[in-house]
Amino acid sequence: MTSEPKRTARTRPEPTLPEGTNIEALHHRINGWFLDQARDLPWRRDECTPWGVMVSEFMLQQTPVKRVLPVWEEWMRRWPTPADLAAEPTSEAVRAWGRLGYPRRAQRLHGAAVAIVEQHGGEVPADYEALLALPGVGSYTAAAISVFAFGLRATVIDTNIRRVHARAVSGKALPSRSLTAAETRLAEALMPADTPTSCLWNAATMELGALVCTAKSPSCQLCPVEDLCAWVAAGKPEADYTPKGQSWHGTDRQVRGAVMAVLRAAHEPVERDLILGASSGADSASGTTSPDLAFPANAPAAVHRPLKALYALSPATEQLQRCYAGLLADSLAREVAQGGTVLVSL
DNA sequence: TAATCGTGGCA
DNA sequence: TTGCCAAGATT
Repeated sequence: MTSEPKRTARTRPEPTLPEGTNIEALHHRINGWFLDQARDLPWRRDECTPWGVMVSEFMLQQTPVKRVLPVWEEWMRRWPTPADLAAEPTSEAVRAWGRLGYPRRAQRLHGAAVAIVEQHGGEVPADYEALLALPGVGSYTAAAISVFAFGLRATVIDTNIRRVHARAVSGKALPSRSLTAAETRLAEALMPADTPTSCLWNAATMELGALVCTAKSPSCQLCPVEDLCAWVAAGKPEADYTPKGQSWHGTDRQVRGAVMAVLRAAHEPVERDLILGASSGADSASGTTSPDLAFPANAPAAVHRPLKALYALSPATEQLQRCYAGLLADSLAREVAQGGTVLVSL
């Protein structure tokens, strides 16, 4: 089939690499810096399995390395293979996720383990498309696993890499709000042709963004490519937008987090009314009064503290109802009817 | 495309 | 102390 290339002067794509980009020097300097300065992380060691890499990638989605380390170690000890995790109920994955945040990642990682057992003989696939088909695996994670676990040549694009490219090559303070086609083309154009070198480049660029070319106050004096950086050369212009923060206080998310803490801590189903706070009265423990919620004196010790925190929130009732519905929709909780009482558990 | 989804370290 | 924001995915 033939289609007219409707290319006008207005839509003609700009050159992928800005003129003057010294790609060879970028490769050599950033890769050299990485070999010398990279952190010794357990999922980077030779003895780490593809499954270990995969677990780390899930945990590292929007969560700092420092908080991931202890949880990753525990997961590897408890579930050294996908089959080990797949044999457990999803609720155990959510509990073991602890306070890493975004608990749906635990749910999806468990689902991915099940899919690996059922469709890939229990072995993490190396192929990008096969990885992409797994729950919780998007373009970044699929590329990261195929590169970091299997040494394949794929273009990894995460927030760190985007920022390094934006500054060093494009001369901007920050990458665009969301990943653009132009950014993807640029990242692909910057990839070394040689496969081992390309793997190093992916890891090195990410590490540079994480340790030196940071979002808030980059340490340009420590950067191996400061003299090549387009952003530095341009006088470090300000970003053309201000990223909007993530709301938390007084939002559904805050209440939902408290509900999750209750469910994680409880090793038996919790009464629904306990979570919803449907009863009314005073908080006998603190003496403070909530108009819609009461702190139940008979709450199990395991849920006492998080519930108290939950009840301290205001306004509460409508939010709790909404958040609880969200929990169920996410299948992070299930309801159990027992003796006429509706219980909730992971 | 843009909104939404948790949590806590750190400046 | 308050606000930023961190190896994204999904809808």
